[in-house]
Amino acid sequence: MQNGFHHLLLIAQTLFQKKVVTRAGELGLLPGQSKILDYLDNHDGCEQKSLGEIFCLEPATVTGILQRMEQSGLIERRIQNGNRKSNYVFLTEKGKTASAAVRDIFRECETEALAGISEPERALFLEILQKMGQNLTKEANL
Amino acid sequence: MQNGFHHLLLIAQTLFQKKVVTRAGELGLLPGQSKILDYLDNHDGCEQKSLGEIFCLEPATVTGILQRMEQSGLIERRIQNGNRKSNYVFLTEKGKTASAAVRDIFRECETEALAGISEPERALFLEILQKMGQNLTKEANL
DNA sequence: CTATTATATTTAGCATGCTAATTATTTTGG
DNA sequence: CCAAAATAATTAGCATGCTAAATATAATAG
Repeated sequence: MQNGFHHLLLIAQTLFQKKVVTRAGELGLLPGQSKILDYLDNHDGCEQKSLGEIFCLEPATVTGILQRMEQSGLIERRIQNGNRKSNYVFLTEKGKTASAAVRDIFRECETEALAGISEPERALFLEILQKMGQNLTKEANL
Repeated sequence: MQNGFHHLLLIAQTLFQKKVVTRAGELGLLPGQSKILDYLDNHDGCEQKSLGEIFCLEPATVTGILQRMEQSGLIERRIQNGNRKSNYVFLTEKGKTASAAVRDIFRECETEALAGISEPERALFLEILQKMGQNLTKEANL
């Protein structure tokens, strides 16, 4: 059914992402870059590994996105404290500018997406999304 | 923020899809095939074009998914009423079997995802998802 | 201390998403 | 009817998701 849970969730997320990606694309950003820039805004210098955990992406996927971001001068990856196994990810000046622009894009798209939905409804909506995340993260057989 | 709207929406949808794709993969289905099979269960014989509209996918994307589904014998594409421009998509027997299995997978994953969420909360959640879809579909400048 | 195990990243290859350009067919206008 | 415009599908090429395998480093065990 088109009004079923999984389809509505898919479409809401798809349309939201398309809107963000389109606007970020006008600034020269690729589809995978917005969320990383948004996260780095508050977590500059984080481990590369943690990006995969935060966004539920495989390490290989993160590698690809970060390589293109490094190539276009949005980030730098460095080693720290003599730990040559881990990469740490830092925004460049260009990256900081892009990150601020992305923050605005997300804010505008959220405003648009949630128009006509009351504050208590939004709060419950967020709670349910969070609960869903927990439900789907639980180990299968415990 | 990790508790912000767009991140929670992304993660909920990502984890839900991963669960569905994993279980469908155990039946030999590729990631893009589950949702098509689910839809065809109620819309056997639909136009190829309509699949793109329903799932917010570009025609080129639909072509690729359907080609692989045809190749693995899940669907057939035929012409109807002398209209040689449009394709119509039909489940094969194998496709009908897979479609029934996919229906169970979606049902199980929804049960898991929504555990601990009351019926009125679920109803409001669906309403908000639907409203979001409408908000994000509206023309930009009217 | 050295060998094994664990951890972090990368590479290769594929499916799925996109855009742009192409092909084929249908519809519309003159 | 014929030319032009609209419509439907496909192809090519790329980004982003995956898995599996390879590489490199760090941590652990004997």
